[in-house]
Amino acid sequence: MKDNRKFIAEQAKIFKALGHPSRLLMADALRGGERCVCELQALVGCDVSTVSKHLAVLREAGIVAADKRGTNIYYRLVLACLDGFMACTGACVEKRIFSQIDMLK
Amino acid sequence: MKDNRKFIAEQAKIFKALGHPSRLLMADALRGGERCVCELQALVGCDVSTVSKHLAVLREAGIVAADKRGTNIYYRLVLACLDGFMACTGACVEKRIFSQIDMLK
DNA sequence: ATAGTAATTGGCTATTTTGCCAAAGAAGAA
DNA sequence: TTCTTCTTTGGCAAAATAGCCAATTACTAT
Repeated sequence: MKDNRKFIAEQAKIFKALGHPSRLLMADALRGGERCVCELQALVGCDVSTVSKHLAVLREAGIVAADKRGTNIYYRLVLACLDGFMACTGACVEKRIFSQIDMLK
Repeated sequence: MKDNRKFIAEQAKIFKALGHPSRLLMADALRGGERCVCELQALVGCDVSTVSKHLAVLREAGIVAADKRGTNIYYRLVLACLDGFMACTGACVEKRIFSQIDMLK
């Protein structure tokens, strides 16, 4: 691969999709198993249409996938490495909080 | 931790910072060692002021850190797990490309 | 068929982000 | 000092994003 710009731009789309509180909250929730849109809406607490659009962003980034069953649509996590992502960013955020506390001393 | 919304919102900021082609390109380049702003500008190819603002975003997210040495400012990677991130998203993008090729058959 | 529930889409405004130019800081060289 | 180089900041216009309501689609049940 002579120039990886295009490839990196594709990877950036995945991070961008995760880079919104509501979307990350939903993706994180799906680590615990599939959820219907109504459950995810209850979780994030904004309009269903907004939730639906956020889910479309996650879907288009390949982070989640949808299954229609009965009258509901169930979303499930596809991005297997989200566990690792959350562990890392979680550790980073904790580290930052501790260093902020140290700065007060 | 009763409610992890705030915590997840902090994690989302890290992903958001990585969610731009130029910023991810620069962060990825820093995996190979520190670079001055001028080198990063040559890499992304847009105005220095734009590069500087992107670097500020990465800094504020705790992804990179800056060292002034002589007349230059050198940026280095702080987010240790970026290697893992890039490996995962890279695999995802490749997988998607292959499945798109399969769909043409 | 009609009504009801679940989810998506269209359309709109408010907000945020992006990227350029011009100007300002900071630091070394002449 | 003054000049030059490297970097950041301010300010602006264009583009993208977020979130709401209303309308639509899709499916179930009566």
